[in-house]
Amino acid sequence: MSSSWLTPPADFLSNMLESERQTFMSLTSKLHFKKGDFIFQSGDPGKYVYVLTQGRAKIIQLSPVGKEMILWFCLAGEMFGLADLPRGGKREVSAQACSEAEILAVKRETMDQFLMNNPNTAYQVIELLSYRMRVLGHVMMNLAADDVTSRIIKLILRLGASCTEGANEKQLNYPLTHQEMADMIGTSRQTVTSVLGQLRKKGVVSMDHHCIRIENQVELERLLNHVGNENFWDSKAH
Amino acid sequence: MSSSWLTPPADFLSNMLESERQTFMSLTSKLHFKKGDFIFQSGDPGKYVYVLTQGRAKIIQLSPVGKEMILWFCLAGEMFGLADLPRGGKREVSAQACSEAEILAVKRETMDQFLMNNPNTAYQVIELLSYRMRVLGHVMMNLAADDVTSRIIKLILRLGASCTEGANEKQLNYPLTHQEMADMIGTSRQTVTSVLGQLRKKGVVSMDHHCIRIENQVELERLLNHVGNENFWDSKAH
DNA sequence: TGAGATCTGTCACCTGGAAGACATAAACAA
DNA sequence: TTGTTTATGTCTTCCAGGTGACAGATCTCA
Repeated sequence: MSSSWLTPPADFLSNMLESERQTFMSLTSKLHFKKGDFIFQSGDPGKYVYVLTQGRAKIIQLSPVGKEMILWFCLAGEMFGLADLPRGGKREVSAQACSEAEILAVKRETMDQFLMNNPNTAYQVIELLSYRMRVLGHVMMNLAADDVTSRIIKLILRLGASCTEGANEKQLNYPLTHQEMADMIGTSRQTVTSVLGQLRKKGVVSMDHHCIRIENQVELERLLNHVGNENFWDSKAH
Repeated sequence: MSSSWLTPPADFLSNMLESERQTFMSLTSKLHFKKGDFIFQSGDPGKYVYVLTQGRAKIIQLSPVGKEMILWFCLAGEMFGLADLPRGGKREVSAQACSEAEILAVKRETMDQFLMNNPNTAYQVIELLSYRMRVLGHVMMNLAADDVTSRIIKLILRLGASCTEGANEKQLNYPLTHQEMADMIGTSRQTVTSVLGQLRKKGVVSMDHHCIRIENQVELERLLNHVGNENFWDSKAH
């Protein structure tokens, strides 16, 4: 599980050359959002591109029937709102603040212009999009081929990969509800509750005020290969 | 269903400026593949980026347990093999020729260099990746929220969108097996066979030597909203 | 400090569709 | 032509997990 595809590219802003960053910053205006606010919604004309400087946001794809799927979370430093915008079209997804958030906004045309003049940054954007594509590819595979237990375990491992604590024990520094997890892997809230309960019983994960804590990553990965075995859920860890 | 996200950006090569294209072509070498050949496979070091000039190829994500999911098909003119490559890592997906194919290959570093020097092309790459991301987003939503019948109908509409014939009747100009369709929407071959059978019975689609033909697009779209109704499958079209 | 509102935990019921099996039917090759 | 491979059509069996319902636990904010 030393999967390099899980590792996100470093911070968007800090990847810019110093000169570029200064120019870029001068093109942006700073916005503030409260928890739950939408930064943009599906159907909006989408005139801006954003960079999250403080807080956390989620990018949501919603189906015609109203069900929503969380495509990914944006953490501080990430750019978003560029790819979900077909040339001249409307937003395909929504972005919602998960906490107080501070966000830089740039006009789409300004951004395009900037990218044309700053190939280094354009290249960073390509890397970022590439990363997200890889993740989506895996999540899709996941969705199509794995049972719910595997999906949840993989989700936890995936989320854990972007936090840098100990290799065998780590805690996500942001809260997630069962509903949100369900929306990330296409299952129901109840099923998440129950599977998480079992993982907790096995002692591989725990929850601390809605923050997932991986107690034993090695064991968690090992479990992945044994889902579906006879009496899988009966045995304690080890 | 006049969805702009379905419309792929035009051909990669022809989107380049004339001068860029000449330079680009001089950096490539031409390769040939037979039907079924792998252009690259998951795990390869991935030293090249490719542009398909003739034929058709599929990009496949495979799961640890061997199940495969088709992420998308590449048609003539498309670039591929850039995003699936984490910096310094190995390929995450595989690419397989669906027919005789003629392909241009460029060394990854050469490509990176080229993009740095040709921001216009870099921008085209961003647009292409953006487009693919949007499609993946929809497919994921699809996968997570819709039943198999809806998934199949949407798949057919999606594929139909990139062919330019009449609005209400059109035929894909490449063959697809039921297995391939199943692999695109995460279902089983048998289910595809049966649903397609029913759609045919309703007269909205037909198959001509493995090529899907949409007989009545309007009705097909209308069906989408009625899947799951009482006696859905009993009634004839209209 | 108490009344919503929002989460979590559990259960029982029911169904979509995966999986296996097998009988054609095309496509291909020699 | 005939054997071989690859795709389609159909049926039956079975269970993972969606859904609804409800009881407690937490949170939040007047």
